[in-house]
Amino acid sequence: MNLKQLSHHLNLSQTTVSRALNGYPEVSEATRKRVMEAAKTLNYSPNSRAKSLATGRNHAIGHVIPVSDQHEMVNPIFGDFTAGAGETYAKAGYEIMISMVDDTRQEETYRALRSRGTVDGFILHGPRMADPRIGLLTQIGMPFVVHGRASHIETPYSWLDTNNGRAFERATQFLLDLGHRRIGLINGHEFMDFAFRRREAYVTTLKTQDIPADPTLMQSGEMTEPYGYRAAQEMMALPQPPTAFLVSSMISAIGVRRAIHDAGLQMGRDVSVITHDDDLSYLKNGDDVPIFTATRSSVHRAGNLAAEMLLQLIKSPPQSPLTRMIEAELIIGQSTGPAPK
Amino acid sequence: MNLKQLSHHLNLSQTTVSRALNGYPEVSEATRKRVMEAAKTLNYSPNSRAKSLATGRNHAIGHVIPVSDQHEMVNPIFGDFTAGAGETYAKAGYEIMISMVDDTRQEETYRALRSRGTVDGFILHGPRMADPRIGLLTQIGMPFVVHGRASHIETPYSWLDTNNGRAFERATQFLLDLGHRRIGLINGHEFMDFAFRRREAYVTTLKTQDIPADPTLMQSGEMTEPYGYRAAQEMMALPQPPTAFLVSSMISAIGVRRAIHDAGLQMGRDVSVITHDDDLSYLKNGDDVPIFTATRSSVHRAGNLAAEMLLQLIKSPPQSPLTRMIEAELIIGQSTGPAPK
DNA sequence: TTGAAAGCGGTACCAA
DNA sequence: TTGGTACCGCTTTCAA
Repeated sequence: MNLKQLSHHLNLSQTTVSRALNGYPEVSEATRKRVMEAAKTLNYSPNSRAKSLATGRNHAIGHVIPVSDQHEMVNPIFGDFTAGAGETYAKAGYEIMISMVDDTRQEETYRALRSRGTVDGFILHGPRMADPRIGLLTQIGMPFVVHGRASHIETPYSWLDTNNGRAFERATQFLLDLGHRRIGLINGHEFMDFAFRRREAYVTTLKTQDIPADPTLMQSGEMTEPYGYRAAQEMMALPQPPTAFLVSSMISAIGVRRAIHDAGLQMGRDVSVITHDDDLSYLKNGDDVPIFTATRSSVHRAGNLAAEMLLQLIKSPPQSPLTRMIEAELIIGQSTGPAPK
Repeated sequence: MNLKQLSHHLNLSQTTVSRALNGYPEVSEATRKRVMEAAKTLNYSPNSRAKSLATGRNHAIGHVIPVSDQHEMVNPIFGDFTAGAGETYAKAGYEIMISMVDDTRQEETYRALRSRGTVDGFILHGPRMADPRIGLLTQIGMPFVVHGRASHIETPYSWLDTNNGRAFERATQFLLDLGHRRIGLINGHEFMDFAFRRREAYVTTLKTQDIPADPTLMQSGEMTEPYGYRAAQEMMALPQPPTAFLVSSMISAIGVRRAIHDAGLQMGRDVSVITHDDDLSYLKNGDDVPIFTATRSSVHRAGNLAAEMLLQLIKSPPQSPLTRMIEAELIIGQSTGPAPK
C-alpha cells in the first residue's frame, strides 16, 4: 500500500492525503479523519526511503562503534546505551544505524557515510585520547555527540560524559581520609580517554597529600576478571603491598576480590576496594554484592540523554556545542574500611 | 557530489556513468576507467536512499532486540554478535538497522517496519518458547534468521543456534560419570528458549540414570553474579546439598564460586562446577579462570554465520529454510572433580 | 557504446 | 481547502 493507491482509494489527490497524514493545517477535519482511518485500516505507512529522498531528512542516526583487533570485545555497556538511545529515537521517529568502523580505515568510512547520506547525525563511542575521529566528523560537518570526551582536543564539540575525574578524585580522597597511603590503581587501557582521566585524578589527588605516584601501584589493561586478579596479586606481592585498591571496572574488581580472598585476607578489614563502573545490571542486580563501593551512572539513561542532545543538534544547531556531565553517584560500602595499622 | 554533477563533470550521461560504476558490460573500458577515477577523486558515493528507491533493495538488515521492563539488561553478547554480523554485512555492502522492540507492541512494530520498507530482512534475537514473533515475521513474508530457536513452533523457519541441549546433556553426563548424584542446576529464565532446552537436557540425562529431577536443585532467574551466589547458597543449605553445579552463565558461576568459597569448601574437591556460556571475553581473556569448565562458542562467529545465512536468503530464497547448529566446545577444567564420598 | 526519459514513493510549491 | 506537477538521486528500458 503506497500513497498513490491510498489516495486513489479515497478519491483524493496524493497531495491532500499527504497533507492530511502529516498534520498540515489546510486540510478539513472531515477529510483528515477519513484519511487517517483509511490509512489505519489499510495498514499504510509511508516508505521511509522515499520520504528521505524527498525531504532530505533521513530520520536515522548512525552509532559508530570502533572495532579493532586489539581488544576484540565489544564494550558490554554498548547494548544498554544503545537501548536507551533507541528509546528516545523511537519517540521522535528515528532509527539507529550501526556502523562498526574498523580502526584502520576510518576516514574513508566516514566520508562514505556522509556522502551516501544515510544518517542525519552520529553518536561516537569509546573515544580515545586525542581521538582523530572527532576532527574528522567536525570537518565533514555532520552533527554528532560523543559519548565520553577526548583529552587533548581543543576544538569544541558536543559530548556527554560521566565525570570520571571527579569520581576518582573523590574515591581517592575517601581512601586517603581513611588513612590509606598505598592505594593500588587497577585501570583500563589508558589510551581510552576515560581511563586516562581516572589516572590523572588519582595521581593529582595523591599529590595533594604529597604522596608520589608509585608506578608499581598502577596497572592498566583490558578490563577482565583475570586481569583484576593478576594485577591485584602482583601488587599484593610487593614488598610494600597496597592497603586499598581503586578498580576501574566491576568485573576486574571481582578478580581483585578473589585475589584478596586467596591471599587469606579480608576485604574491608585488611584491604579496601572501591570500584567505578557504569551500570552493569548483571552485576548489580540485587544489593548483595557488598564488596563493591561503586559510583554508578545508568548507561541507559546516558543513552537517552545523548540521543536527546543529538536530536536537538539536528533540529536547530545551536551557536556552541552542547555538553553534559553526569555526576557519578558514590556509594560507600563495607568493602571500604580504614587502613590497617 | 551526486550522479548528475559527476556526469556533467565528465561530459557523459547519468546513464553511462551509472553503468560504468555498477559494472555493466556495455561500457567501454576507457570510459569506465575515466568514470571510476573521477568518482574516486571527487569522493562520490551514491545516495543510498535514492538507490534503494530505484532498485527496491535497501541494503539494510534489521536486528530486532526485544526489550522489556522485566529484565532491563540488554544481553551482553548482543554487542559481539552484532559486531560479527556487521563484519559480514559490510563486505556485502549492507548496513545494520537496530530496532529495540518493546515486548508489548510487537505486531504493529513489525508491520510498520515491513510497510515502511527500510530493511531487506531481519535477525531475531533472544527467542522465547513459542515466540510469537516468528509466526508474525513468517506471515509478513520477510526473510529472517533467528539467533536461537523457539520450542513449540512447528512451522519451519531459518535459524542458527548453539546446541544447548547437547551441551547440557554432555555436561550432566560428565558429572554423572564422575559419580555425582545431586547436581544443582542454576539456569537462566526458563521462558527463554535456550534455558528451557538446557533444563530439558539436564532432566532427561538424569532420568537415564533413574535420578528424578529434584525441584530444590533447580533454580532459574536473571543471570547475574548475586543470583548465582544466592542460588548456590540456598542449595548448599539443603539437608542434602548438591556435590556439583551446572551453571548457565559465567557471571552467575562467579557467584557460585564465591558461595562455595564462603562455605569454606573447595571447588573441584568438595564441589564441582561446570559452566556453559557463550563467548564473553572479559571473563575468559587469559586461561587463568580455572574455576570454569566451559563449553564455549564464539558469538562473534555466530554473528558472521547468521548474517551469511540471511544474505543468502535474501539473494535467492531456497525451497526450505536454512538451519545451522553450532556445537559447543566442552572444556573440562580443574573445577570439575569427582563426587566426594 | 551512449543517451533520453520514465519511474521508484514521497513532498512541496503554485494554481485553482 | 484541494489538485497538478516538478523534483529528490538513482536505475533501467528503449531508442539511437
